[in-house]
Amino acid sequence: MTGTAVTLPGNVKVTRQDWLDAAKALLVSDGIESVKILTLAGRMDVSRSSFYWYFKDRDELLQALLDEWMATNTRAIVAAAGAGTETITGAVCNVFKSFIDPRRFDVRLDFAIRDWARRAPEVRRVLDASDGRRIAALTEMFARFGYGDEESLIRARVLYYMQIGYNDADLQETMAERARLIPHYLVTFTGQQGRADEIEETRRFALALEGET
Amino acid sequence: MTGTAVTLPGNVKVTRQDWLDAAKALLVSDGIESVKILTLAGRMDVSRSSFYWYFKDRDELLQALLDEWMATNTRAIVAAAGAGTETITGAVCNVFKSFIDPRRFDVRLDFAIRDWARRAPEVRRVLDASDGRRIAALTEMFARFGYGDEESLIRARVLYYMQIGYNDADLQETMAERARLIPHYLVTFTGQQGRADEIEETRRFALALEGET
DNA sequence: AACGCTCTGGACACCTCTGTCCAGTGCTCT
DNA sequence: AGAGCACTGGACAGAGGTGTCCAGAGCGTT
Repeated sequence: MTGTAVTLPGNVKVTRQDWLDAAKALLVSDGIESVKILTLAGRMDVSRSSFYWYFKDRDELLQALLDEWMATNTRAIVAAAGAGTETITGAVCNVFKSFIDPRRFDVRLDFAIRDWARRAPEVRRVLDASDGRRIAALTEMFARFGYGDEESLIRARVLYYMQIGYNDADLQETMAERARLIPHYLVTFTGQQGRADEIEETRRFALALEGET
Repeated sequence: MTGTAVTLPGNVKVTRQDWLDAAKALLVSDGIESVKILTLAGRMDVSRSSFYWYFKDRDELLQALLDEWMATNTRAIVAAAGAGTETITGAVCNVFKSFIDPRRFDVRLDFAIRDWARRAPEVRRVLDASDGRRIAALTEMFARFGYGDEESLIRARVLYYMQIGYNDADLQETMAERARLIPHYLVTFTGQQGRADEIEETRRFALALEGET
């Protein structure tokens, strides 16, 4: 897929990173239980036993996958929640934007990890920690705009868990439809009307994204 | 587990329903991919091949499981959304109560089905239909209290998907904690303060439930 | 040009799960 | 008492996955 094949020294056909990339792709598209050494080897047209040169066993591969996710997953959303804005609705718009922007946040990977966590307690622990950091950032965001501590927590939860439930449901909504509904979401999440300029800016952002995909 | 063993005619050790019950228990606790004929047979202390007397193959068992769920899953929530109340906050309280009451709604089963749907397109279709009916009932609930069509839809989604995301996160909150936060949830979901009597009644209901478990 | 190092492929052993075949068991009914 | 029915257990075949062993294949170095 990437330019690995160009020229590798000696007899080498794939690198450790190639195994990781292929595993990640498979995790995202088919779930953790489909990440099989046999399948990966087949996709890369390499013998299965080559895998064991780079990894002790399947578990080591999965652990590496999890490590990679941990290093990058929470940044975007915490950054968005912390970004300075004039209004709470503008702040929620920022969070929304970070959720739909694939360059900043890989929803599908995040989702695949969430799925994996359901079956693997150690993954569950890592995910819970990430969720905690995200919810904390969102709670702090609401608090910054004058919501009480408890109300901030609840609004953070509603905002965040609703996003997860929405992804889980996998509605086949167009971006245009989603963008059109922004004002209603803002009212529900914050209890306030969004400013026209914020809404319009967010709408444009969403529609521009769709063009690229 | 149940009283099956009492006395069955002839050589019979288990019934078709026993297989189904055991399968359901395993589905709920360990996920669909753990529903293995081998495991079920082991648990019931019966030979594996006996299974094939009652079912053509594993798929038939899973289909039966899905049918059972379909027949009962959506009733409680649609009923709660449709129940007559004086206020929208009271209506949301009803929905909340139906969500936490295991006698009316089996969250864990619902969740297991949702999990299963991620890997099985035909299950996905069934689930989508159920979700659609539930969201429609909730949308209608908000509309009944004067919310606009689009706002009703969004509030229904936020209420429903937040619930799913919340379950997914599997916070280890006590019922007391959940009950304490009810007023904040009501404000966020409806934009209105809940009435003291509604809140108190719901709180009592929640705490009583915990006692039974 | 020969050696060594890194990496690969193929064979092998083993495990888990599915589904089939068939002989056999023990009530029930006549 | 004997036959029939409803159900069960054990043996077998086979698919698909994991991990190990080891004989190589080719560059890079000397």
